[in-house]
Amino acid sequence: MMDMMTRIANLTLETMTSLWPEAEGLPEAEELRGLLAVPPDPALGDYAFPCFRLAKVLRTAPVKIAEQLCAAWKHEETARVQPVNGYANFFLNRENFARETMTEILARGEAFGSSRQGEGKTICLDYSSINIAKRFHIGHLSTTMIGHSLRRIYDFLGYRTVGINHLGDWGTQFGKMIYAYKTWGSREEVEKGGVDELTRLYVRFHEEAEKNPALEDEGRAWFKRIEDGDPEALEIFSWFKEMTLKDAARVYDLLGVSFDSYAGESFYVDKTGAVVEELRQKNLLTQSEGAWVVDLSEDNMPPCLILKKDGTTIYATRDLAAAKYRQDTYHFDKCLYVVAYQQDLHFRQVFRVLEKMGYSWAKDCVHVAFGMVSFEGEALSTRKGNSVHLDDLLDLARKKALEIINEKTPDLPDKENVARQVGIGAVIYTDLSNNRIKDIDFRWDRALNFDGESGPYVQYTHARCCSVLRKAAETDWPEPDWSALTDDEAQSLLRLMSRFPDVIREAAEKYEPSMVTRAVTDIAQAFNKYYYVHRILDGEPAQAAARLALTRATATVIKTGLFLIGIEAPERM
RNA sequence: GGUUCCGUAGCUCAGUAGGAUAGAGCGGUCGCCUCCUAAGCGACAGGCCGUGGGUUCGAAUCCCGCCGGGAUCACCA
Repeated sequence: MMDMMTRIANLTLETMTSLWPEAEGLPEAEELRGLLAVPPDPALGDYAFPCFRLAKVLRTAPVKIAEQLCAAWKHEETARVQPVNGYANFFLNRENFARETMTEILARGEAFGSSRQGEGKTICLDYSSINIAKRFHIGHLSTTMIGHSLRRIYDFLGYRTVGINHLGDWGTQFGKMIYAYKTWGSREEVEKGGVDELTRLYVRFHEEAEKNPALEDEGRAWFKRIEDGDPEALEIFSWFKEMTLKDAARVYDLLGVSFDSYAGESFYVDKTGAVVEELRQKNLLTQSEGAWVVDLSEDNMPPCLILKKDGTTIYATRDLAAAKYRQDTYHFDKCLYVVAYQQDLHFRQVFRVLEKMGYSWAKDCVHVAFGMVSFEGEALSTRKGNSVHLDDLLDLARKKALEIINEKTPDLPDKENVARQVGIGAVIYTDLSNNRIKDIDFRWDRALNFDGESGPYVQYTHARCCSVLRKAAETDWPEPDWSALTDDEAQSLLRLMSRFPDVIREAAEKYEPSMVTRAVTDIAQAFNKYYYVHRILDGEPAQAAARLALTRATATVIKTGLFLIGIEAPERM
């Protein structure tokens, strides 16, 4: 189905060329499409063409041009056209529009909005990327959910996606952790306390190290033992790692998130040597203050550190190795790094170094940056304990949802499960409702908001649709009479749904799941207005069948939209 | 200081490949369930779109300056 904008643009072009065959410098079809606008008030029309642009070319006042254009307009596509203040306003044939949109949505069902644009292309997504020995907290939610949602969006558009959890499982901090464990911890306590106990030990280390700086060396020594493959060090380290992943798995399960690869930093340790050698051979390495760096002064950036002065690698080195590995292994068309904006410079440096190494795919590496999370107005700090564990948050959200269910729909079957869907939906929705670059100040009252623009609101609308559909299932319905969908409320709902595929495309292009969140909210809002004004199942059966079809289409689109942002859509709540 | 991102209603934000009277939600006040789910719908109140210039028939949107805020600037990741 050619979209309406393009169709109107083509018709406008036809009318223009027949009106002014001699004129030069008229806009071409594509430019014309860009000029088309949507009037601020639907009463003015469905689409509008501003004629100001033509004034110079035609040496005529815009108001006159609009009048002539409308007078010459004779296409069935639109019900009528009307010149207003230099705009040519088009009114669609509402019944046609309803029929076409509905036919399309119902025919494609849950595939409505999907496409094959990504066929044969691969996208790597680096997201979540948790650190070993740390609890999963609200600071990890954005990277996890943005990455997860983008993945679903790209899958929906036909791409092959590779989800990578680039674990933070390498570095001196693990030496410190082992030292702390050996000194103040015990196996029993760690078994019992889990990752929280590890965090406690880590905090203890830093407190003690402030009094006694020699501990830093002890930490480094233990890390050296990990690097050298010392059995005891490795055993403890992999135990910590296993424990962390088990802890995280609970949260991932609740969120419905999964990965294709857990290749983290440690995975690339033995692959950095080749990168360093390559940089040396390509004459990109220079020595500076005892360390080896790639100079980026001509790019107006600080140098990219490759080897520290003690000769060991650093995260940039490992990221270079990882990028190369991903290209060699997956042959990605794009590699997305869903990482907080604090690391913007780091990624700009790494991508630039890849470019200097001669890799044309460097331009396909994208840092999908997102804003910082604070907690009730204060910076997050694991050490100070100023944060919220994600499983605590999800638990609370679930409980609150259950309370509301017990109060409003006590007879609901499968309450626990619905409470889980709704509670977690609320948390995810909050995370994906704003542009990703915005900072988020986590507040309990907002995260657990179930009214207004919220996950539960959208889910509720879906459940409401399903409720009507259930009731309607008792009856046999005739062919829909689409003339029943020509009212304002139905039309604005249809308009929103007809744009849904474009929204998904644009969300993918801009790496912006919030666009889907917003679209699905707008659709829910439009449906609720419709629902309030119109009785769906009453009246003439063919007309009721049309309203019912609209309800079905709404449920389908909302379900798809919620799925794309990682939220489930219960049929009752 | 360099780089970079951001300033729109009391709060959280949409709207930015220029278009007509700048939109939601939360919070506030007031309405709407003998009827398909009131986790809903509606009404009212609330704005020199940070600021000053420029480009344009037209600027929240594009360009420049300034003010305010965040992030970042090598041996952590």
